[in-house]
Amino acid sequence: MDQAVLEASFRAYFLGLGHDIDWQYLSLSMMLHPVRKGDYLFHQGELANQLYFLHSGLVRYVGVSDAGKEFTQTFVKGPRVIGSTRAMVTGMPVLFGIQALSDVMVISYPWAEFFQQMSQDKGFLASYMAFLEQIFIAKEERESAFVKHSAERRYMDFCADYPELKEQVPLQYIASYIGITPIALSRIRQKLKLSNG
Amino acid sequence: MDQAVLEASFRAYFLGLGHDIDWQYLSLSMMLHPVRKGDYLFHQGELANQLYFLHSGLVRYVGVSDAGKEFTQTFVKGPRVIGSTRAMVTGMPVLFGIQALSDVMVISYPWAEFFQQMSQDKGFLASYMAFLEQIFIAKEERESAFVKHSAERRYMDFCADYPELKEQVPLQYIASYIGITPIALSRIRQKLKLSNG
DNA sequence: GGGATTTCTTAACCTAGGTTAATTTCTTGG
DNA sequence: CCAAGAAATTAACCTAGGTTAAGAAATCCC
Repeated sequence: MDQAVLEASFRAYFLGLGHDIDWQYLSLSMMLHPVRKGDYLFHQGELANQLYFLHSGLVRYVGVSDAGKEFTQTFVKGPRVIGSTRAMVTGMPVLFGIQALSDVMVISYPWAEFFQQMSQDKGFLASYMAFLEQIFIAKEERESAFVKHSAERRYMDFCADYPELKEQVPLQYIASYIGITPIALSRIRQKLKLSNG
Repeated sequence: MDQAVLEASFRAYFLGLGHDIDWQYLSLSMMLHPVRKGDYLFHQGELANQLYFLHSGLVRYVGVSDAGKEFTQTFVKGPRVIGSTRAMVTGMPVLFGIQALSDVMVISYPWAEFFQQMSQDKGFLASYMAFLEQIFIAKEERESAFVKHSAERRYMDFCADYPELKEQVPLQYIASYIGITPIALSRIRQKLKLSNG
């Protein structure tokens, strides 16, 4: 994939956040990271203080519990900025790894320098703010769903909200996203099948 | 409480987010909301597209499940901006209400106008961004804890992380914060008491 | 200070979802 | 196109935590 295409996609994504951005401040060159289906961009516990951009394709954020069980925090489709805000901002190791669910190409900038340069621009600040608002709101909604709804309801909501993912993504990942085991999801699906004739 | 004191506290809080702010753009006057211990600033499902500022005292964010069960999303001590980012930004009804755990005084500005005026200022944008980063990171850490640790471990972490709250806050709210019933929390406390002699 | 209310604990029982394990179906690389 | 691995289902059993209920302890307020 052509670097220029990725760069254009990156800029278009930021533009889509709603504010004009002046890229003249940016003097860094991007890094390219091809990631094969199933492989990880980085794992839980590693440092990842980069700004990553997923041009296209699908990834999931994965955490591993004390008991060694995998948990899918979220699915993300490109184009979007991915990575750990917490790790970028604090320099701490990431709480969740990122696994590619299709072959993808990711680009990165070192966050500290990137932000340092781009923070000259008000449009960039406003765009990054809009991004933070988006991801925060998504988390708030997810927390609310977890606390207020049963596993069965969360599965039905997932199917309604992400009909494409329902087809593309292995059931075990969907189960780990709604917070249950694949076995429990099978039981729920069986029950729903029966009650819908 | 004196309005001027609240206003000064509000500005000092923003300053604490790390950037100089020029308040000349702000022409709105604030509203005062006294809230008595136990009362709500607003309830789940209401509109709350205001920027609220808690000068001092303690509040909790409360959600109610489908089954009518209360759930504490977070505890917040003043001075801090409180309210729902989601409701401010989207104008949608809030997913969580805010209940005062002590008598408190809250001030507010209508978010849309406030933001419109203040977004002239780069220091304000950077400060608000820092705030969004903070609350997002807190959510990411909480999500990680929920998924990775047992209820017992979450209770021990709560005690270690918030020793003051442990004394001030009724156990039932702590239970609902770590995601279990007060009965289950009693069992855990009993077990810990025994195993520590 | 004392009755009323709320909070906390304990006990007995129940259930959603976890665990293990065996079977079937689907993918995929050669 | 087939063998081998991965994914999904089903069954039998188990357990953390929920539920109901009833006392004990703390708090509130008149």
